[in-house]
Amino acid sequence: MAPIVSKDYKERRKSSILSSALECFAQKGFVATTVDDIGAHSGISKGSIYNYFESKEAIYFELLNTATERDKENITKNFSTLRSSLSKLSYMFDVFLTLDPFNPKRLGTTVVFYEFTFHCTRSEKLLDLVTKRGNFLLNIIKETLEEGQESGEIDKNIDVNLYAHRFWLIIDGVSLQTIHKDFPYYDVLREMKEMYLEEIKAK
Amino acid sequence: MAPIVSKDYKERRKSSILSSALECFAQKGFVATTVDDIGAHSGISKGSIYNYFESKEAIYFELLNTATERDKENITKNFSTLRSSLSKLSYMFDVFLTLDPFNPKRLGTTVVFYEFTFHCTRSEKLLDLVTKRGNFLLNIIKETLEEGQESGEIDKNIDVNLYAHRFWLIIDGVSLQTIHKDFPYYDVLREMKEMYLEEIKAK
Amino acid sequence: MAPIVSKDYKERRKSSILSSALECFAQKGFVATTVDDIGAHSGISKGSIYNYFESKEAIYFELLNTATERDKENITKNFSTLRSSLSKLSYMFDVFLTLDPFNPKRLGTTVVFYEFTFHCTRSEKLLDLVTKRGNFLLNIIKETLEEGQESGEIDKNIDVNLYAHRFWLIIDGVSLQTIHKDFPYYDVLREMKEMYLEEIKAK
Amino acid sequence: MAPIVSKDYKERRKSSILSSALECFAQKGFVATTVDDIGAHSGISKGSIYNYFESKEAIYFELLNTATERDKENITKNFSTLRSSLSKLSYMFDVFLTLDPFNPKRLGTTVVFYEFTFHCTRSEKLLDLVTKRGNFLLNIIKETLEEGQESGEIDKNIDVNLYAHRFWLIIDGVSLQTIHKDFPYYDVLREMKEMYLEEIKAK
DNA sequence: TATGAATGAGTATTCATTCAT
DNA sequence: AATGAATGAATACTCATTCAT
Repeated sequence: MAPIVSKDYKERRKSSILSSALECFAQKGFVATTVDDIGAHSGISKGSIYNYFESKEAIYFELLNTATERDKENITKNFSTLRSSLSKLSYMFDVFLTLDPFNPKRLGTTVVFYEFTFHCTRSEKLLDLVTKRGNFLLNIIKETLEEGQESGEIDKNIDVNLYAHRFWLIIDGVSLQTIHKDFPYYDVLREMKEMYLEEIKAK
Repeated sequence: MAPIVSKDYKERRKSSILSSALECFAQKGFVATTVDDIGAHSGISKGSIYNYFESKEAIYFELLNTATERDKENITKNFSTLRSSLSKLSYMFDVFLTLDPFNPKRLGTTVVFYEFTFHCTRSEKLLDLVTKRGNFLLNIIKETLEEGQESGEIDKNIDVNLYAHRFWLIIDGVSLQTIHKDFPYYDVLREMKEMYLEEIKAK
Repeated sequence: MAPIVSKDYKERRKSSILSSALECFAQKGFVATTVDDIGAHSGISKGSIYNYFESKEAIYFELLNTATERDKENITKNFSTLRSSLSKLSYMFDVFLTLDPFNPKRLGTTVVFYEFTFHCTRSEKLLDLVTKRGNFLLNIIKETLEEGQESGEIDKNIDVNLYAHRFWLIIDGVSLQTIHKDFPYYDVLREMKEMYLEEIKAK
Repeated sequence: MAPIVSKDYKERRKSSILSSALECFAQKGFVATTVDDIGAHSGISKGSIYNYFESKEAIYFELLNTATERDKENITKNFSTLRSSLSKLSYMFDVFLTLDPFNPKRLGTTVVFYEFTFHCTRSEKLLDLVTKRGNFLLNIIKETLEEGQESGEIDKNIDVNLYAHRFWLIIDGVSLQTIHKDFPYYDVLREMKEMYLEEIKAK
């Protein structure tokens, strides 16, 4: 039978729930957020929310998944316009240099994201999700570094794996510090970027 | 009325609750841990626990506070045996190079601490605790760097504040990555240490 | 406006809902069966079901009513081919001797019917339904016994009312026992039948 | 540690919950009864009820179990004072002849009992309970009949198993009929008793 | 002080029923 | 008439905290 509402309508409804949920989670945390909160925020009844998601956790799950997908697309799209490996890596730093990490909404999202990561740590099933995301992010850098080594842009002696990890360590490190009001985010990150790019450059 | 039980007895009881709580929190997370869990683990009755702590959150709170105090003491004690600024900073790195971050208990503790930090983010009162701890940790490095600059050990041109932040960024970064099973913790941290110390050294 | 679909179509649809409902109820019980279950089983949408029935309970209600009607018709039809009272009573026993009470579907149906009967016990309105059905069934036997007494087939001294009740007591009794896997249904019922018929026979 | 309340106190509390639950179940049925209902009826808070029982179903379960135990004890006690098999069987009938089956409370209990039996029909675990109870009741009659055959009181030709089933068939049959207001319970049961005892008597 | 029983507010989830398309 | 999305009342169960003993 033909669906009674358009696929588009359902998509919009679902993403409305997702964005409301994200905002609630960011404000109060996953546990403290009730399904009623999400309903009130999105103007969608509790019962309806359960038409779109199996459980509160499923919303959480999809939120992270969606974010991963979006990141993937964004990076792929932007990488395609960039030729050199160094410019790609530079772009990756810039992603984090061009957002406002102290904006309450952004900060909330960051916190939610880390909290969910920790939450996953305690569930076999969810751990997988986190691992996959982690590997995906790691590989982006790894592959870019390898490309650069092949093209001669990047020092052939560096340990690609180590440097990939180091990249995300920096990002996690600065992101985490944003919970402190007066953390000089941009200064620190900009310096770390320059140093990082300098080190890997072919001598 | 004279106290019926010795102060020492009470101290032991309290710290028994604390260590049990930490283990439970590490295993299941703060929210999922019930006061009964802590009771069962410590062998102390639920009612009794409330003689020592106002609330479950108070236990959490004291746990972080105690850890901060212990860190403070440890650092002070060890710093007193160290003369040069560089050796002090080296020691600070070594603190994290000599623990086993993948040990489940340790990993759990790490997660709990970050979780609590995030939790505090949402409460004016608790945020203060985190800020104080953050400042304390930051200042240790700052002061050491300043000492080094005065004594000529450390490059006078570096921005002390920036480098202090950078130190903790590194620590937070590597700690966070330990949730990934195959993160080359020691390799990465060792390299970061060498690089860090090299950079700040007076030229 | 002329009806868009034929009356026949609607009848078929309605009875499809009824038979699906019966099967669902038999399998999971009335409360545990959701309207969605009935929809899934019958291939008729939830919304449509409510075009045919006011409520889930109305389906239950009609199920019993329909069964009563069907029983009524069956008995009338079969009685019309039977001359003697004793053969009619014999036939009534045979109805229950020729079904397979341990067949899961049959057993489920039995349970559903008793459950609904009990359910009705608690509602003035529904109790009426049960009473009517009860009286109808009772009267069939009563009338047959009276006919037999008039015709001389059946002992004039027996209390017709008592023996009518006794008939249904036997049927309820053996039906109920079928929930026990190894109840010798046929043996017991056959013997009860013989004894019953022997007793009422005119001496 | 010594329990803080007496075992007796807890027993009384538990049985208070049980009897309240029975009354609520009898009045509204198992599903319609909320845990709050039981709480209100017993004056015990919902939370407390869960200190004594794992779930609403567990209360139901224990109710049936307790009834079985009580029956067992009663029968054993009374049988010990009776010498002949026939008097024992007579006593078994009298158990049901000396209660008031139309008393609302009693009727409610009967209905609850059958409802639960049906409910069990759909759960492997619970079916066991019902089977055990069924076998126990069956065996009482069987054993008594066998004793009687050995002592010469009871006809050696009767099929003990069949007659045991027939006993409970009668009891179930008359119990079920009590949902009809004008069922001549005593008359029917008394006659069935006499007939039953007459038939099995050694000729 | 220690205990653990009592409390009841708090919440995820289900599902009969309604209603817009 | 048919569909299935929307609704929200209803409810079992949990657990931090209190309190009588």
